[in-house]
Amino acid sequence: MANRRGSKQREAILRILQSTDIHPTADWIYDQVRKVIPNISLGTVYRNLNLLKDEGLIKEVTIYGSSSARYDANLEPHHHFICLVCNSVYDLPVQDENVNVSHLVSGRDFKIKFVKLDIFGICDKCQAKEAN
Amino acid sequence: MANRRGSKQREAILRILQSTDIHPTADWIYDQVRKVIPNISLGTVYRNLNLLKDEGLIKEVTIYGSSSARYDANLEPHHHFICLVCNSVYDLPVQDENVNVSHLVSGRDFKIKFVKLDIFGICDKCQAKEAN
DNA sequence: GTAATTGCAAAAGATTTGCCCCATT
DNA sequence: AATGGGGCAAATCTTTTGCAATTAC
Repeated sequence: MANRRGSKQREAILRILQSTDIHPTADWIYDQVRKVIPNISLGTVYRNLNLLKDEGLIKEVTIYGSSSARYDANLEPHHHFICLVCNSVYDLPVQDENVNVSHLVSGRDFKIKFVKLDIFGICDKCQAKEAN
Repeated sequence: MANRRGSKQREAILRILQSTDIHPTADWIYDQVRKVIPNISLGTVYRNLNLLKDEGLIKEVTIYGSSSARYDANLEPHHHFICLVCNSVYDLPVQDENVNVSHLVSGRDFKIKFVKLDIFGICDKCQAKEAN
C-alpha cells in the first residue's frame, strides 16, 4: 500500500459515509462535505472515494438502474433490498443459513468466490403510501 | 405501445444480440452491425437497443464492475456467473427449487417482486489456464 | 403524404486526469 | 527540500438528444 498522509478531506468523506445508510452517490457526498469544507472539489471526492476503496474502508455498490456508482461503508457481508418505488436501498444482514447457490452451477466446473444478491420489491413505507 | 415501422437497422441489431451469449456492450454490437450496415451510427444502435428493451425483446444487464451497460436477448429467467479473471458472463438457468430469500427479509414488511443473483468466481477455462 | 427512423454532431452526465500550488513531514 | 494531497479545468467515456434528410407504410 502506498504511503498515505492524513487529509481532512478524506477523513470527512469517510465520516460522512459511515454516518449514513442510504448508499449515496459521489455527488450526494460532495454536497455533504461542502457543508464542512466549502471549497472542496468534486474531483477530490472521487479521488478519495477510490483511495478509501483501495484501502478497503468502503465499498462501491452497483445498483441496477442507477446511472452512477454508490458507496457504502458497511463492511459486514450483506445483501440489498431495493425499493422499486422510492429506489431506497436497504441492507439485509446475511443469515446463518447462507444463500445456497452451489446447485445453480452443478455440472459446470466453476469455482464460486462470492455471491451478490439484490432483492427488488416494495418497502414498507411505499406500501403504506400506496394504501392511501 | 407506440406505432413501429420496420427497420433493417433494428432487425440487424436484434439478430446479432440473439446470436451471441456474451452479453455485449452497445459498442461491441455497433462493431458487429457495421460489418453489415457500414454507415450505421452509434446513436442508432443506442436508440434501437432502448426500443427493443421497451418492447421486451431484450434486456439490459448491469454487471458489477462493468463501466457500460450490457444487453441480453435471453428472456428466460436466469442468474449470472461472472468470471473474476476473464470477466465473461455465463447464464445459469433458474432451477426448480428457486433461490429462497424470504427469510432474509423476515421481520420487515417488504414485498418481494424479484431477485437478481450474480455469482462471482473463476470459470473452467481460467482455472485451466491458472493450472499451467 | 405523413410520421417513424436515420446519420451526424452536439450535448449531457459521470468519472478521471494533468498541472501547478499548497501543506505536511 | 521532498512529496503527498488539493483545486481547478480539461479530457474521457458512455449515453442521449436535436435536427434535417430519408424511408417505410
